[in-house]
Amino acid sequence: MATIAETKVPVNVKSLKAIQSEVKNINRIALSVDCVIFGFDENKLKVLLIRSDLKKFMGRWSLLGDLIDVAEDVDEAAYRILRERTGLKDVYLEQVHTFGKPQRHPAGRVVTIAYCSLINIQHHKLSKMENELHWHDVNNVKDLAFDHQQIFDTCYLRLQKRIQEHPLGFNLLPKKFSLRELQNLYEAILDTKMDRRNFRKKFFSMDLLIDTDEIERDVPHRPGKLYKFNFDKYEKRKKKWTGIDF
Amino acid sequence: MATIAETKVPVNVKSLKAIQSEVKNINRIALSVDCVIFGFDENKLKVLLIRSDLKKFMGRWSLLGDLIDVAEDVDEAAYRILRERTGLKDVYLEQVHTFGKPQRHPAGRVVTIAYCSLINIQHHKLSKMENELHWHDVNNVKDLAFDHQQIFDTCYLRLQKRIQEHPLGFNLLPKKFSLRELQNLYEAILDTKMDRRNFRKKFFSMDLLIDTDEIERDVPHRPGKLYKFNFDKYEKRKKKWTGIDF
DNA sequence: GCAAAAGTGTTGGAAATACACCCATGT
DNA sequence: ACATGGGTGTATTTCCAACACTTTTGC
Repeated sequence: MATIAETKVPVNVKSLKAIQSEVKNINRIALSVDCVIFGFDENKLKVLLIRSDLKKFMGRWSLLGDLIDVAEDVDEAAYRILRERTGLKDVYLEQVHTFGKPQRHPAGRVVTIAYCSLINIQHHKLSKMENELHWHDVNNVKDLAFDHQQIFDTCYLRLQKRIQEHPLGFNLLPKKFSLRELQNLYEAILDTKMDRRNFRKKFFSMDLLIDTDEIERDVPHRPGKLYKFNFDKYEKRKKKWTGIDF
Repeated sequence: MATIAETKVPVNVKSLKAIQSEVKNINRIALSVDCVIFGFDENKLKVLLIRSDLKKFMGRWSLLGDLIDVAEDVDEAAYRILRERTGLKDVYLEQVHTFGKPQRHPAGRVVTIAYCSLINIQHHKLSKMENELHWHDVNNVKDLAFDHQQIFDTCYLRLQKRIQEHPLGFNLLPKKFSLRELQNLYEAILDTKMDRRNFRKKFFSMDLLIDTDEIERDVPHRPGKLYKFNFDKYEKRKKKWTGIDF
């Protein structure tokens, strides 16, 4: 697989002063954060997009992002964007990937760090003023501005994988939810259908759902029980995973 | 989980000119790449480290890294470092995570993008001149310079996870290997013991190993058969994964 | 009473685990 | 001949997938 390169470039050791000089003056690049914010509404997985304000991308949608301040922690910058754009804090936020092609941004060299966020869409009722913001059905996201299509695709794939290994999905639901809602969520994210009985069996056997002794209201059929997810119990379990599966 | 922030900061739309100005003049940050380079030798998982040249970290070990040039693609910068430091090209390289705490580097604000690389250690015989470089046993890596301990830990955990889901391990072995070597590799990376018969059964049932009709040489016992991994066949399989497991 | 979804068990097959003996080679 | 690891098969268990009927509620 690996081959030996023709030339072995000699390594020159740099002094702190030289590095400081480079850090201060030479190799400085604009850094941004872009957030892929997922929500769940009407049994559809949604993503929050904003109309690009650049002429070049007129009318096209883009992710929510901003430049990182020189003194700002990278994770904190992502939280800031979420606060500014959605008014929410304490949300699920995970760094996914850094995109650094030289020509990816028309304003010059900008390297961007992509984050994936999951929010309860009920907590974010868009005001009518914010008509530049819109929740898009994920199956209908295409032709985004910049390289945001690639960023979105990467984050969506990551979400599909992570949700099968970790209990992230509850961040998209109300605190109390029915098993039907939970299954609808999984089916929407994974774009698949699951057997209802096996799905229930699976979750009950994990023993991580707390029965709230409440039931759904205002449904035109037999109401389902409402559950909470037992985050504490989950946190205390450390699973050592040693299968081989590819 | 999510709570509504007290203030909803209004969003000001920026013109391209304003963004260009910021990109050119204001929010520019030094960016670096750090590589966690794994090798496998004498049945131990190893990582390539270099003695830090900064007085502040005198005597401590650090990862191999360098600043990214203003016009340089980020992935390309990581490949460059590998070429410069190991003389190898066409190696396995995967971006893992970006670390961006404001005070992580003593020379000023430097955000670093961590990569994980797997190389065949046989292809990288260290010359005696390079006494600042050393292959460390992964179980013996501690007290690294900068925040490199955290970066190393993150990459090692990622490797442990990825190797169970994808056939990465072969990058650490010679093209032709015995099943014993393969099992030793998995046991070293996952820090576990496996049943030899079940391990073989597992790999044979995947039907991704090619019998080379060669056997080990110069071993003081019955020689084992040598196999190659069938990368082409693996690539053609797309596995849709829809379990729930946490 | 009817429509619509909630709730519930069993069975068969596949995969993972545990486990013990003979074989080929070098010394 | 013996020491060392290579090579193999079977029984058990666990997990997953498939599948149908009764119950509760709103209308």
